[in-house]
Amino acid sequence: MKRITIKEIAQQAQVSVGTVDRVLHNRGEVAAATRSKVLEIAKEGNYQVNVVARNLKLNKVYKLAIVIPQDNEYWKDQKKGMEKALDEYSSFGLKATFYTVNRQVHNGLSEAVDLALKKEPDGMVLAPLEKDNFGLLHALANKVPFVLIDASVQDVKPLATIAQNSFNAGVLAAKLLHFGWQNNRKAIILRTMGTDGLNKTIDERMEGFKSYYDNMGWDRSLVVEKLCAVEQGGMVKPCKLEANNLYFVPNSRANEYVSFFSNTDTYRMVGFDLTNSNHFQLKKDSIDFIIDQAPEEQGYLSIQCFYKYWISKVEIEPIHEMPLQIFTKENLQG
Amino acid sequence: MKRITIKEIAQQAQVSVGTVDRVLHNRGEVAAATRSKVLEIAKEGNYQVNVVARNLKLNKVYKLAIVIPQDNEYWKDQKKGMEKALDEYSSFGLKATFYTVNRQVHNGLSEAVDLALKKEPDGMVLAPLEKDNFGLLHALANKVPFVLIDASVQDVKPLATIAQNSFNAGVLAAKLLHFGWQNNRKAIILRTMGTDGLNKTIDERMEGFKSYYDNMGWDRSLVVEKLCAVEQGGMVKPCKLEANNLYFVPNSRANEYVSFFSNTDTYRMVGFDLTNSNHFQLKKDSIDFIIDQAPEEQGYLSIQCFYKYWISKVEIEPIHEMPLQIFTKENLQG
DNA sequence: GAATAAACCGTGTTCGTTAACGATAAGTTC
DNA sequence: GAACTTATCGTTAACGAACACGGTTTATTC
Repeated sequence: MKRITIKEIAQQAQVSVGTVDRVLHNRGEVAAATRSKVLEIAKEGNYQVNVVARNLKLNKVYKLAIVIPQDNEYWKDQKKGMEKALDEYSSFGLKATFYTVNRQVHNGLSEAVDLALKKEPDGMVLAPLEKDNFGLLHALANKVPFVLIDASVQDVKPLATIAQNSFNAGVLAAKLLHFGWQNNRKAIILRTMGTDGLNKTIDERMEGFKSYYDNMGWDRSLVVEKLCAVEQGGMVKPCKLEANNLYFVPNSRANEYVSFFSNTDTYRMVGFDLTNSNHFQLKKDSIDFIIDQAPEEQGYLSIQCFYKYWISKVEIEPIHEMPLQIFTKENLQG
Repeated sequence: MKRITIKEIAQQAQVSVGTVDRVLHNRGEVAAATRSKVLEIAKEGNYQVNVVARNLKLNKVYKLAIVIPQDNEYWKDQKKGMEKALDEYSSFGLKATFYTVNRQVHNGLSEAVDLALKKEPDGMVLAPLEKDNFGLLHALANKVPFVLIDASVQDVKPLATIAQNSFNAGVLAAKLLHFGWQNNRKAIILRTMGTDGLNKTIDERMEGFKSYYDNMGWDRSLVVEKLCAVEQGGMVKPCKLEANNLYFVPNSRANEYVSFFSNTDTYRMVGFDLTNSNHFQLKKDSIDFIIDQAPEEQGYLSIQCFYKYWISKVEIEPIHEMPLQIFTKENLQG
């Protein structure tokens, strides 16, 4: 359908574009009769703002602050998606600055946010990885519009939340781990010492995992948690893993545990995040399933939110639940 | 990084914007010295065209012809994604007309394409569902840029192809069907009489499925094809299905077969496309896995291709292989 | 040396929208 | 009736890029 312009509206209504603009933007100072006449013609002619013209005129620069952890592979992919979007939208004046969160300290996120706020950004993208971020985010809400990625926070109203449902992810992991096998098999959750403890996503996945047993009427004592140490190099310290069992790795390190088995061992393992290492082990069939969070897409979407909010002024889905993407040897790409 | 404008380039180079424009667009008529000076400053200042300004000036209308089958659920979702994109890009002058392919006749696609071409579109999106479309598409290539969705065609160079690898999808189906069970179980491919025969995607899925047996060193005779009739209403005609077997439904009708089992039967079933009916049966655990093609996203991406091609003039990935998305009871949304 | 061609470059307009700035007329106050 | 206020509306200059058009040099030809 053809779209009318304000110039055409002005002609038809016998007024100037200035008046049409005042009507369309409720800037007041317009006689009721004129107003309704303009609105009538606008509706008749299917008027929609020309996003291109508006943004050329406004020619604004929107400063975005992006607050994410230091680069592991997952966050590199997130960043990659963001940069792709930023590049695509660069003509619209979207500019971003990245701020790094130190995950080793308790208030790492808070510190990074404070630093970012000093530059007075127009918007913020951040990942609420730690627990108890309600206060921080509640305070933030009055200062700047923000988008949450990777995890959600209760009772906070961001522009949008882009994340997976970690609880459901845990449930899914349990299903995949047990699928087709007898039910009374022992399942072992492999946790990693250190940052895992601060990360609520891991907790939620484990809760979901265990809830599967409740729903199936199985005994929760079938599930055992094993906490593994980390060596100097950052890799998991070798330990003994029993064959014929089910292994659930609620973080992205499934690939590190694979080498602790001998070649003849049979086991089943489900992990998270399609990192290169996990990809490699999946391809070798050493990991059975990986549940991926599509980090690159998350990153892209987070920036797109602000494009929609500032530029195209389209409605934003407040909660974008990322699908629980299942990968196995046969549906890897590349 | 800040971006310089042609006006600023003109100032710095002591020439007019007209000259700068001639240099940047290789429109000739510029002295070599001036030319290199302008290019120097442009590079220095990180010049990139302002997409917004360019398209406002050009103010073109791009006519897109979209040629897809009549609305079943899968194509409705494709269309939904397209319309979302068309809406988003409407300010940039993207307009589309939909043309319906009659799948009942052999040259349905060709007829629809001819009809579409009469309106002299600037681009085309089409789904090469039938076999042997090489001639049609080869001829089309000289007339108008086009994007293929849902399936690919060998030796044809579209702007982009957006589709799943159906062969791999079949392989994945076989894996999921056998996962965790003993290997010597009989597998039954449930085919539907009628349109399936014309659809190459179905064939490719079946080939992939069978190739899994070869790769595993299993006997192909474990796989049996069963061709099922369709009733007046369009639903599959009830037939007897054996319990304790594996069922592969290479089209989207898995849900229709479910009712042919009794409540006490155990079986495993893998099908395609997360339609409402399949969603329902997955939720009831009557289907084990559905491999989805993300039709809405495919539709969205097909339109986005032309936005990239005409408007933002960004490079286009010539082959966009849609991920093989696995759905099971536990990762359904909504 | 005058005419003509060729090479080179600036000007002006356009796209649709925004919003500051005036302009006008009618009404109000002393 | 002079001085203001208020309500209402028009005018205009951007924003950055594209390109037609015309203008000004320089080179070439007879």
